[in-house]
Amino acid sequence: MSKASGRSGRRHDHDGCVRRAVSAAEELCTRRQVSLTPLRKRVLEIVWRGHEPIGAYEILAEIGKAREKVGPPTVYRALEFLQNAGLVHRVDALNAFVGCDHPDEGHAAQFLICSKCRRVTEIEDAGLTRALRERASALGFRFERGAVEIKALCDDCAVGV
Amino acid sequence: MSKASGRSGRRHDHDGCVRRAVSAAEELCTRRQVSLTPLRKRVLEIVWRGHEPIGAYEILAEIGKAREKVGPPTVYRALEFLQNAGLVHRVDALNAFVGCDHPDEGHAAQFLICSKCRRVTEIEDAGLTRALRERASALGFRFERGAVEIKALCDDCAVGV
DNA sequence: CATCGGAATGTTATACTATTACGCCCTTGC
DNA sequence: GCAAGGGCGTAATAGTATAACATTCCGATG
Repeated sequence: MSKASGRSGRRHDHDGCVRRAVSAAEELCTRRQVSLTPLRKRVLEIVWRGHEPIGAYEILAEIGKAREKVGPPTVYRALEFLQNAGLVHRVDALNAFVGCDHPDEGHAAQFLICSKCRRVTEIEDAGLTRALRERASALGFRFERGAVEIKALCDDCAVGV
Repeated sequence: MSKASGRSGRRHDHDGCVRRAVSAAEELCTRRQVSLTPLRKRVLEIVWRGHEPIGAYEILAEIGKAREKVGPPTVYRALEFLQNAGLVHRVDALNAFVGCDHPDEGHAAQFLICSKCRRVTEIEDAGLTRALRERASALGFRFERGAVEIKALCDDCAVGV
């Protein structure tokens, strides 16, 4: 299952993207008085560098290229920190992690995932967020820092079906 | 992570529940000319017996109690069949499986999952389904046999936060 | 200065989840 | 009979995640 990072046509300034995410993270961590250590920052960069969800062991390999090898717990701990800070989401359907644009409260990440080819698209839909929030709260759930994964068939995969 | 199957107060006729699910499955498989073998039926029963999502290896253990031991592939194959038939959903957030009430097309299972304690509640919300379907189709996704997982904090876990 | 304590990371081993690859048996249709 | 395919058994292994313990660093405190 290789990452088809060239799949989408849109090319954007990815370095800028990463830099922006990291400096926002630095600002946020300073404000909250938690420390964005070099390791954590490195993991955040790696997560942002590809625009697609990335597996923990891929991150591990990436770090291993430049540093002494580290073990899985090191990466998982960094990811846990980043998730708690709202800087990263875990995509359960892919066992993978992806950067979050809006580490601020009240945002719910929404992912559309093709059940067949695993392609992922992020949604940003206020109406949907509102609907989900209402429904959730009616059932005794609070939605801060929530995440939604929607599994469906993408058009490409639906062709011959 | 043990299954707190006694958590919810509501007691209902579970045997009846299982029986109904199985006979609906039989009917469906006959109609579609696929075979609900004894093993597959057994897995389906086990999935339905607890009302909560159950892990593949738990199913494995359950089968092992009554039969000669079988290996993981046996269980995963049965689960794959049941998923394709729409009789079972996989809950990615839990690496677990749960029976589906509506194996018919067009239904989208929706699960609310507490990010902290992993408690699960199934939602049935036509409006939400419609909103999701619209949004998905606008982005090139078809929603048949879809599933939605919503991760949020349940009230119990939100108390001290 | 000494040292205590906590946070972060390193290290080893292991648990848990899932799949690959191969072989057997049985049924169905020729 | 026997070829073909479906379903299952079995062994090995891949992929994902965590437990448990050791180490290092650094700031606070006496």
